[in-house]
Amino acid sequence: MEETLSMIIHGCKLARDLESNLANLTGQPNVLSSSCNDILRVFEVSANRLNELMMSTTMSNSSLTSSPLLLHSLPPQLHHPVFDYGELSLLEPHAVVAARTCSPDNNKQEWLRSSYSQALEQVQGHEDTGRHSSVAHLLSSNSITNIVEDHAYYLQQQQQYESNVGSDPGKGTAQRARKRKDGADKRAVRVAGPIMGNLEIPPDDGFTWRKYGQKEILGSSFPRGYYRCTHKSFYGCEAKKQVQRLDDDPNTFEVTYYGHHSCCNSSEASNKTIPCSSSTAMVPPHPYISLSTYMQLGESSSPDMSAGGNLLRMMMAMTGTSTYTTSTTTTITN
DNA sequence: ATCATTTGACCTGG
DNA sequence: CCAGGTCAAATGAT
Repeated sequence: MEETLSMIIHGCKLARDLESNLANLTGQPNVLSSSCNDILRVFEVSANRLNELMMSTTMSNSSLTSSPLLLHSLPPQLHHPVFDYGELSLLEPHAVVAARTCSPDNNKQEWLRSSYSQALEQVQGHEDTGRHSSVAHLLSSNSITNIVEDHAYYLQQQQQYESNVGSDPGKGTAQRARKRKDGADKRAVRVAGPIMGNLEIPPDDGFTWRKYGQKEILGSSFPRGYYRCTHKSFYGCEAKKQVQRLDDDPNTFEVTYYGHHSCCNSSEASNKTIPCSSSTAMVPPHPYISLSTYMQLGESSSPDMSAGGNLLRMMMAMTGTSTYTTSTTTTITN
């Protein structure tokens, strides 16, 4: 196990090295391709070892197998909006602007067709940054289609939610221990936990959170974690979330979000240098996780092995080597 | 030194 | 009064 963990850490390091050299590797697809393959190989070997380990561990069978079964039984429109579509941020601004201005009445397929071609054009045409050109080599047209399609669905859901709830996040939050009287401005999401690594850590959702409390909850065998946005002090962002493992399925987390992230869309935020979900200024602030965010998870929000797990999933999703893109689910339960 | 997490105490709505 | 939400000092990690 130790050796496998070292291997994953090594993979993360390779990925970070690649990211830091992306600007220098613009126009060298062969080098980029080779680097990506190296990284993939490291994670593939790690994944194989972990799979063997899981096979030989009887006690972990139930929790580890429940996730894929659960996920494959769900319709595609319930897939998680964050894990799988983060690379859309790399298609900014074209695809996202198109998605944001997409009227709910528009024909979805028609929109997808135009967004897809626009996205492809953008990815292939942007050779001015290493980031875009590397993505062009990594992403297949199918994965772009999935990204755009599911992201559009998620945006529609969000739009619907915001029109139902109104746009006054964080209003009326009192000073201390003031419980919310109703379910306003509250979204509950069920998310499958990591399939490897530290299973107790909920999947990263693209934002950076700071844990400020944990509480044993009556009738639940798992404690509830309380998180607020890391940028609360910097941007005054009032977004919070509570994370609760389910009793009947410990591999699934119920994440309840309160408030909205002002750190990502406020004019104040845009004038500062630290974007919410991306640690570089190359990608516009965007609430969906970016390649660089994944690359840097190991040294920021997830100091444990979940960083390697997330990176592995992204790599596999991007290269079509896994069906994990369908294995994280969302249920919007307003 | 700085920042994140842990955890017991404190506070409040029901 | 109690369960749940938050605070803040202590502790740990980098």
